[in-house]
Parts: sequence; structure tokens; C-alpha cells
Amino acid sequence: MMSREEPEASDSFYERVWEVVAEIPRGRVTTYGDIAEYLGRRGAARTVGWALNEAAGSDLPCHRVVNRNGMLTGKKYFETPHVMEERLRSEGVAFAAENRVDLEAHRWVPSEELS
DNA sequence: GCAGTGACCTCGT
DNA sequence: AACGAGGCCACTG
Repeated sequence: MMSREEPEASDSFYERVWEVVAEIPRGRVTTYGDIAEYLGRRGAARTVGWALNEAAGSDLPCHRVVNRNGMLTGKKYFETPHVMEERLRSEGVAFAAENRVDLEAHRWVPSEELS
């Protein structure tokens, strides 16, 4: 059989999530729901969070993924709760409130940015 | 194959 | 406005 190795191709839903997260530009943020909807699983926002949990500690910019309100719900899964906010601030992401980014100003929707 | 898990989302009180 | 409960979906044991 032909060994067709495609780095872009992903078998599991998790790996697809990681592919999308890896494409999030610096200084931008997206939501769990947007990623799930882009992958064709509109109700799988929780599963997206699962995928990021598996990716914790990897090179993926999982700090750029927030919930519908722009809150950093996953910050406690980082090395320290401050890492997520520090990284976002260092990238130029503005905060609308404590644990809440300015989603309107930095929102990045994969279905609109990716083909 | 069933039951449990969870970094979400929405509705009802 | 704050709190609780249910629904949704992918993965593991």
C-alpha cells in the first residue's frame, strides 16, 4: 500500500483542533465554539477544551483560545495561572476586564480566515 | 458497548 | 444578576 504521509492531515478530532490552534496569529484570540463549528462539530466546544488539555505543555498557543465571553477559563491548566494572561498581554491583546480579553478587538474566526 | 469525564453553551429559577 | 441543571460531543477505561 502507498504510504501517504500528510503532515496536514489528521485522523482524530483532537489533532484537527491542534492544527487550527497552531494557525492562530500572534495577538489574536478565538473561541472554543468557533473552532468546533469550523470543524463541523458545532456542539463539540467541550471536546475542543479536552483537546487543549491534552496539548497543555506543548508548543501550541492554547492561551489564544478563550470561551464565548472572552474569559480565560483554562488559565489554571497552565504552569501558573498568570502565564496565560502574561502571554496574551505580551502579544498585544487588550483585556476588557479581569480574566477577560477584548474579544471584539482581537477575535479570530477560523472559518473566515482559513479556507 | 456502557459509563465517566470535561479549558463549553444555554436556559430556567 | 447569580446559581444550578441539562445537553451536546469526542476520547478513555
